[in-house]
Amino acid sequence: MNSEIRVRFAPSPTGYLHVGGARTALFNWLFARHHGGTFVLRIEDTDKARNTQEAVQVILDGLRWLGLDWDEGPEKDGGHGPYFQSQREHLYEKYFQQLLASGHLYEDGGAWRFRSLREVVVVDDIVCGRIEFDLSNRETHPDMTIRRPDGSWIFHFVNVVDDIEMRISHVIRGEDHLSNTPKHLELFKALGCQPPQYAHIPLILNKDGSKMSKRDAGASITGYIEAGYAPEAVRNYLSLLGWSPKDDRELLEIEETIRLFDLSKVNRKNAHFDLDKCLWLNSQHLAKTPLDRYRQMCLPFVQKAGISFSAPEALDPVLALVREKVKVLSEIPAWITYFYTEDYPFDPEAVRKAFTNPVAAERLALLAAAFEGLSDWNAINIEAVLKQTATELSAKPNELLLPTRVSVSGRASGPNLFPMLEVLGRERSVTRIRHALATEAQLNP
RNA sequence: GACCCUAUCGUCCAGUGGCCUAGGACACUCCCCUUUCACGGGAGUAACACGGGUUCGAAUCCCGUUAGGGUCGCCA
Repeated sequence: MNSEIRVRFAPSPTGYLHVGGARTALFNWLFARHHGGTFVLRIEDTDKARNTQEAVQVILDGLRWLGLDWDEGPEKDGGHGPYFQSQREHLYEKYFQQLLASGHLYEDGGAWRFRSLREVVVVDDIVCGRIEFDLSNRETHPDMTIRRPDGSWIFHFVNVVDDIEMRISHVIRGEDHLSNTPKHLELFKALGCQPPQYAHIPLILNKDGSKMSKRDAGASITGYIEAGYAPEAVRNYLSLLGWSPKDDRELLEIEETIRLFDLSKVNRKNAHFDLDKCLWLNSQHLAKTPLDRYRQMCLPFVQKAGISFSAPEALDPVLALVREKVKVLSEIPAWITYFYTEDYPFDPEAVRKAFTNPVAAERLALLAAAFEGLSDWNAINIEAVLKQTATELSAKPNELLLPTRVSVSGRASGPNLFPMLEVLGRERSVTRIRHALATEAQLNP
């Protein structure tokens, strides 16, 4: 479609991938995919002291998890590498010499400064429109430093050099860079290069409007991975912060978002982050996930909880039963543990509620006996037996349901009881009811 | 402090001069469905920051005020 469109995401490896950064990456990616362009990942690791291999890995992992694959970048050479600023020293030196030769630089205390052109610089931003910055006053706009006395480089300079060298056509970045843009434009001009088109997208703040920092809920992509969000849900939520398809649809598949995405539809207002809505989108996406993928996503959480199972596929009946309850996958172990151990915990409150009625235990014993005599153990028959037993005891089915549920699962809430008992099996169900009865006195003195 | 951006329900987004007694979604409340909890269905609470203009007519355009955010580093 348009091979000349090249965008980039240029994170600095700080040790975590911020949602704001992820959203910036997403918009770049969507723009590239929509236009058939190239999405470049560049690691801005000029601050050597702070950069570690792990810090880079967190970013790569986060982007991959979100499904934001890059066409060029670390581990994927595209002819414009290397993609780590720490390895591009020779390029910066070359451009530095060019600026030096053309008289744009001067030394100041060992550092090198760029002599501002002292002009009115116009930023024509795709999102923010035409903005004029008057740089003529050196008091308010001091000459920027581009190189430290130790020879290391400053962000503004290397950022511009890389965008030139990597043939970046559109710079899509957070609005926090809007006021830096005139400086970058000066550099492009001094270097005799055509600047890219800019699109500054609104920032993501906390729900109360404060700046999001690492520890805030939802700030780190790693947090979503660990909590068990579906990547498509997080991607969907992030895409809706500052952008919308302009109709009222919100639950979007990625193909649809790519098709609809357009920078001109990005608004200029900072978004306040709402984890509740992200959670809702997650349950919506999870509900649509085919069982085999659902199982794969659950597996890490099941394994981490130490639940033992024969084969992954063997989890399917239980997962199918329980998935309607699950909002984030990290909840999975709590919902399924009692299927995999006889040593499941009893919620004291649930026990108390279930056995408030003094005849509950007696009735439950009769129900266990009736279950034992049921040869064809399936949900429909189980329900029939329970209702028949209730009738014989002149009790309401409801009066048997909770004690049964609590006995076999230890909890007051869970999936539909009859399918749940079917999956559990007749022997285990009966045994558990009797076991609970035997210990009920201790459980509920 | 200077400069820049922004300003619609608590939150996210619609709305770009008349279709707006402002629409959708999350959250919240209530009702229905229901064996629990959810899901689902229905209903409800809730906003154009303020003040001036422009106009026959303004949430939409202009100015000011206020508020929030951002930048002004030898951080990125």
